Amino acid sequence: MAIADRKRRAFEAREQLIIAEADDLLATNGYLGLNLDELADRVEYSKATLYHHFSSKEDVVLAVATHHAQHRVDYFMRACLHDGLTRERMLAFGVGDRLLSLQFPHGFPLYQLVRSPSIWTKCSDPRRAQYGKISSHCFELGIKVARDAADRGDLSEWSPDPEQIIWGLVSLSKGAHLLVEETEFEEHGDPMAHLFDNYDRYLDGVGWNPTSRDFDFEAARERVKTEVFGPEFAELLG
Amino acid sequence: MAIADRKRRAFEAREQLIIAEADDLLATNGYLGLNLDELADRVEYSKATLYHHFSSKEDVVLAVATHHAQHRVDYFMRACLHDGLTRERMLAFGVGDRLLSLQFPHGFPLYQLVRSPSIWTKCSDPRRAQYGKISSHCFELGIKVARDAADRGDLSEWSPDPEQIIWGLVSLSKGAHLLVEETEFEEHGDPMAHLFDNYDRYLDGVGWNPTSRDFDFEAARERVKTEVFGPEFAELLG
DNA sequence: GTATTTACTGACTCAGAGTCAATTTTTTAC
DNA sequence: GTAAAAAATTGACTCTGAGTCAGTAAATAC
Repeated sequence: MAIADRKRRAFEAREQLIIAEADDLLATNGYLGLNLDELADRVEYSKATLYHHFSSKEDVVLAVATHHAQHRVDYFMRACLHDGLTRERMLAFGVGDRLLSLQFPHGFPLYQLVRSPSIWTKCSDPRRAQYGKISSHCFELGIKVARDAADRGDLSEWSPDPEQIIWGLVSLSKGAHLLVEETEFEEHGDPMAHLFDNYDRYLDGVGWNPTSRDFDFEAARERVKTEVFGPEFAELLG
Repeated sequence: MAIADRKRRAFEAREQLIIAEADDLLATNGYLGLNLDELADRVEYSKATLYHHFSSKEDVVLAVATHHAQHRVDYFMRACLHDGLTRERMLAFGVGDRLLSLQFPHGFPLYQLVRSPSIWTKCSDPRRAQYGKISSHCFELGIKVARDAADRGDLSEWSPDPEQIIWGLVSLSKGAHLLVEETEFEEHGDPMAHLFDNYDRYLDGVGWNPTSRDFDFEAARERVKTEVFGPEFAELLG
């Protein structure tokens, strides 16, 4: 029915509005600074109306995190299409991840936050399921590239499973993003600065050919920046 | 003065009691389930008294996290003394880390929790400084082993800095501990199960000799379990 | 135009962190 | 030993902000 449809669209639009405002509040004031009375004021609806969309404050935060995670899926899908060796395609994931952290620096703390039990347990089931699905999707896109490498013979006979390789890469990324927050390590340099090199080393270690000593992955990354994420990097640096 | 000294000791003892009870509450009910009225009841002091020890609820949580982190320093110091190749010594850190996560499973979520801005910003400066110092200490113990490897010629001429190597290992650990919480990945196996292998692969990749294909690090880990963490593993396995 | 359903909200409750003036206990002074 | 002073402790309070709900307004159906 057309009327119900129009209503659904309006409802959906309002939800996006709420998410956008919440994102803004989270970016400027952090989780602590997110206050549902203020959010209600901003979107010009009552707080009770917010509760028609979200089951709790935490549910709002998860919705914002989900919104960011959708960008990630987009970037990783584009990385998957990158034309080149399987290792170059895998490396495009790393560039996409880094790009996200530059474009939306407050997004990463959110991923970590929503997974903490204090937040996660207060979110609605549908939203948790949706977030889980998006996370899995990202993961599976990575697996796909690793499997492709196995099929093409780019992996060695002593290489681990595709799954394990992706666990390793994801861990390196998550770990680095956690560590940049820990300010007392600043004197030891920037973990982010070494992240790309650590990806390379790890992939050398798992026997994904060619290795970083046979191939210029730094140049490959520059190619990804223009060929896969051209507009985004142009805007970022422009 | 003796009286002041006795008082200080009593104060310190009560603080430890509060931390122990808070740890227990956190282990059973999580951060959300930690309620200062209940905690005050448990330790048989008023809530106002708790505020003579801690600046906020978050400060209590940080104190508990610090308590756990002290175990970590102890374990890593013992790992440092392990008699063997530098890579075996480094690997002992990984075994210690794993042991901690088995003995105190709720400790790891705490490390992550206290670093989130929502918690961190509400903690007292002295406790933040203390926690930072302990974290740095752990980090530096790792660096020491990596430097030792460099001095002994166990690293290759193309190996990265000791700092970068430790960033990588810490990231792999932190990442794996984060990922086990993300239940939707269960079908892809247990990231913890691959953690040791990922350490090995990464260290192969950075050129730390001998590599896992020239040396049986699985056996080396068994040796660490008895020689470095004998009592703890004996108790753990019953 | 009226009845009915749906959408929205103002004014509330409630939990729990954090505070403080008053009280009790301990120490010091004589 | 006793009284004054200092330190430690707490019961009862405030205050914030998440979450609720009964009542009102708007949209739709007839």
